[in-house]
Amino acid sequence: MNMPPVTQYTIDEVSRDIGIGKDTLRVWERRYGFPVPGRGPQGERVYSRDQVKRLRIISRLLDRGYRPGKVVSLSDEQLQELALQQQLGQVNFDHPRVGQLLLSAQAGENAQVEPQLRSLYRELGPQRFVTEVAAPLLDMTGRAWAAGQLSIFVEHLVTDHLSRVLHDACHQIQPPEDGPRVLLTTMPGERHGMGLLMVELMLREGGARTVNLGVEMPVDELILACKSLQPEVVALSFSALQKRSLLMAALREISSKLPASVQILVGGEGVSRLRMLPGRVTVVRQLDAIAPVVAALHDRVRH
Amino acid sequence: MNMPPVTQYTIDEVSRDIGIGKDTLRVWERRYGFPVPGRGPQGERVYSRDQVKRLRIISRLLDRGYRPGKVVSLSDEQLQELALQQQLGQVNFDHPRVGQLLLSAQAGENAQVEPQLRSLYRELGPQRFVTEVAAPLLDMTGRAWAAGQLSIFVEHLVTDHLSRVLHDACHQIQPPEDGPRVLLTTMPGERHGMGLLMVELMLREGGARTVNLGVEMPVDELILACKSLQPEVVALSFSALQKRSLLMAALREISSKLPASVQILVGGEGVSRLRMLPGRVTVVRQLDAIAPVVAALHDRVRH
DNA sequence: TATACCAGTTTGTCCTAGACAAATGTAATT
DNA sequence: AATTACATTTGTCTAGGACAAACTGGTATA
Repeated sequence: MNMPPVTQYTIDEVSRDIGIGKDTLRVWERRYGFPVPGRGPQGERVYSRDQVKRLRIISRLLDRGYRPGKVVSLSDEQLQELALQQQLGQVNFDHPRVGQLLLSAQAGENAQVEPQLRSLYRELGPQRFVTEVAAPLLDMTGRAWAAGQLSIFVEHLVTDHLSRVLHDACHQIQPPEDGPRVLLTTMPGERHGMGLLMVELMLREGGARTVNLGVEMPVDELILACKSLQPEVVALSFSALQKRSLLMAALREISSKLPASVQILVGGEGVSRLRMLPGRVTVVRQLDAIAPVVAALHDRVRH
Repeated sequence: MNMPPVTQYTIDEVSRDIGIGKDTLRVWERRYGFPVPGRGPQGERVYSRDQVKRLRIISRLLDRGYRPGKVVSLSDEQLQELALQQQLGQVNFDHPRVGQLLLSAQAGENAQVEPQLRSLYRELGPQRFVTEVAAPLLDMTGRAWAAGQLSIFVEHLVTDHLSRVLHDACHQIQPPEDGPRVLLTTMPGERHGMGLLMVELMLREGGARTVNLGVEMPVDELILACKSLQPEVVALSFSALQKRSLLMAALREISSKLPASVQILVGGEGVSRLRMLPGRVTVVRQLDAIAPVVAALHDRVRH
């Protein structure tokens, strides 16, 4: 018979891979009739490869603003069509060479990617590199992956190359002794650190002395870090999938525990619709909106 | 009364912060009588700051090999005593300058760390840098953190600096055209990528053409990556806390799906006690055991 | 001395089905 | 066009039971 090993997934694996809670998977099954997994010998859910694929598509559609009730119970054809629609809106090559880059990464020409990125950086400088190359590249990578056009490993590779180039670029800029000190990090649960790197680069170029603490810093530890490093600003990045209430709670907690002199900067896709924030929280909705903020900081420190 | 804001935590926050599953927290409460949280208006568990602190201590002790039944229900005093014991055994500075490094990171002299690392690298070369600086530094950082002597943010910073230095070092080595191709990655759930970097550096020095896919690569994607990049070797890293059964299952699956010509290399603390592996899986228990493996590879490719 | 095997215990994760608040959508009103 | 009020959707929590995998410790074998 030579059965191909029908690879199967436990609820835990699916939940981690797709980024949807176990409870949510179970309640979708109850409510929308998908995904209904097979069962193992002790009654545990056993998901098929196809179900996982479908879940991945759904997850991306949710990121795009669709609601579970509308998409989870769709037929395969309807879902495909939706996914295709998303694909179409995506052939938007802000910078022609960014598209090229992605294509060559996809073709397995891995060694080409990083040199190309570096040459783009030299050509455009920090500001334009971030807004015209790094951000669109990330965006395109995400979309292409969601549409199933890109394998995960290519996404990993591209992300990795990009983060390395950004890292290096940051380090080549020597901020002035009197620049404002900025701490960068994300809250627990937010594992995307690329936004931080892009922001860090722009801040450095603006003369800030940045310290990137990496992702998922517990609030208490952030407070400790502030005590130790005495920054003028703390910058936080939130991606789209953060819950607003948790976000607000975290911001309030931080705000209440940080010395009053420390300003808080929040950015990322997750903050686009925030209102009613504590006074010293500044929201940065667009990457290029950082420049004026940095300038203001600089002034404030000088005087 | 000027109440200090009695910060309280939901089960979700606690679970993420400490890294213990929600189900586990609930079952500990049932079995060991700790942590018994307060309840919110709808009966949800509400954990106090002290409980979270205690959980953090417990979590460290578990990492050290203690079992929940022994430590979760201890009295505060007994727990403190245990924690103290752990602290004492740990002042073990393998390389004098490594200890120095950690101390200066702790003192907030963040800017010093990376230059020092780079100078150590220049002095020692790849092999010795990895075994005498990188590995001990990581180990010490982990221990110091477990003992509560090091804030998380310092650990993040040190890790970040180290990974950057390793990254750069890798990239400065140009492997020969005929070197064996090696793919490096970890399985889903394994988020520690530092081991990969150390291995990558040593492999590069040994003349291998490495491609680091980063962490948490689903098995299917690894197969795809192999089809696309055609490596002679796939190297996987496992840290201590991986479940053995999952590990074996993953290895078997990979082994069954990869072309027979591809060799599999596994390493990391998680593999120390493995036996009964598929034939082409080679276990590397020590970092310095890689060199001979690389040499063998090289020969194999040449002939 | 080391290793293999066996029974007993510990431990993490999964199960079901119900509940409810926060988020979102829709309609009516200013 | 912006508020307000009401209805629906949606994620996460709860309870206690169940069970396999992992570990412990003892015994027998190479």
